[in-house]
Amino acid sequence: MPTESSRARSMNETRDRILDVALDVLGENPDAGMGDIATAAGVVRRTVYGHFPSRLDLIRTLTERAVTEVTGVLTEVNATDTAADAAWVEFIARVWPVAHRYRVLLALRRGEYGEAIHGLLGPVDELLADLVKRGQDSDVFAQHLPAGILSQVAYGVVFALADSDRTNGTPGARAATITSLLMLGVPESRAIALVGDGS
Amino acid sequence: MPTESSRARSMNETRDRILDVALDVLGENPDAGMGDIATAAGVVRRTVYGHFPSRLDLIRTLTERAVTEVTGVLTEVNATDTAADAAWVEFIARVWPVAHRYRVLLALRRGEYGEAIHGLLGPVDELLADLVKRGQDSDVFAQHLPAGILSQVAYGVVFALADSDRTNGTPGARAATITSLLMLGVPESRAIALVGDGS
DNA sequence: TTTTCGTTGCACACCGCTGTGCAGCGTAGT
DNA sequence: ACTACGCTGCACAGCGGTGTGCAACGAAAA
Repeated sequence: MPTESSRARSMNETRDRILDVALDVLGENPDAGMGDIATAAGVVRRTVYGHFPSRLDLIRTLTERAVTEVTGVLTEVNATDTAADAAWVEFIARVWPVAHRYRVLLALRRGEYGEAIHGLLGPVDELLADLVKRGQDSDVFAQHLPAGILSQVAYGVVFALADSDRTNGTPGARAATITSLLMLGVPESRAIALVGDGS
Repeated sequence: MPTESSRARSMNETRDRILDVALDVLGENPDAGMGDIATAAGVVRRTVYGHFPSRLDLIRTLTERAVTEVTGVLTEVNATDTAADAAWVEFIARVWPVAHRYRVLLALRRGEYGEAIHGLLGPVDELLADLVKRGQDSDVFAQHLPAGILSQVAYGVVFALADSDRTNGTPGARAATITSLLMLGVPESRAIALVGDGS
């Protein structure tokens, strides 16, 4: 039976706290070191290495978490038989807080760990491309770009706006959703109808 | 008169070669060191420091170059009395090769030199926001986002597509222009008319 | 009580990059 | 011929981050 001893529980707590804090710290500054993360988690650097043998392990674990959460939302949304644009709106709405939390991964995709992250993010990219492809095939989305690239750019914009939401609170999820719909080729009137007129 | 001695000329040549090569190398890998740049320029690391006292100086010079080129195009385009969307199309067309060359600056905006670059890029941001604002005021562009943010995101996408043009030759300038027009709120039919139907 | 073990605090080696100093070399300018 | 000077090649110090080793502490487990 999966009954945890008190020791194991407190170990998982610190481990989880490190992961959570790492997301914050790295979100603030992607170049933050293990020391910064440790301090922010109220722990010594050595302890972090006790849980994650290397920095790459930490990043990888973070990425795996993100992939799990996003694919969860994405498969659910993709399973429905609603129109592709409506599915996209629902996806953005549900993934928004997640995207905001894991925004650091977008920055980390370039440089050192880019390859590892990119590899793990593969499933997400595929599901996303599938959704966009479906929209293109049903003439809901425009076809000025291949589905693979269009999906990347569109959710890249959503991430970017989720990111700028940190410094500059102006845009918000609604504006980001509209923007992504527009670049997917959805007419403005339809886009506004989909996200609600803001009332 | 600005007649250069042979020595001064060859000095400027190496200096320019370093700058050009730095753009290539950093474009390939924004974390490349002074050593990589020097080697690629067929020069010793020490020589690079002879021309640019610090890495920051190099980056700054690169940025200044970019700002000069982009503002040149942007002011010309902005000066015309054409519609904002047509002006945008012309801007992208003319700035495309430049954006592709200086794509590294977008990556370098996050991290260490971000502040310096951001400062130098100020004028560009302003001119860009002006153009978008003009479009919004004349109901050519949508207003789901404030001009400052919308302009940033739109030309961010153009840069990103110019970047992906390196690995993946598919999109091209035309597709990037259409995408940016769409997210600016220009209807698809109008966008296609503006960039030409590809014939 | 005795053992186990996560955590601590320190030590250390290693690495890569930045920036500097300096002697020497070759060539363009005088 | 002599000087000036950009480039070279090397050495060196410094910095900041990573990853490891180890003795010691304290609390949960046996």
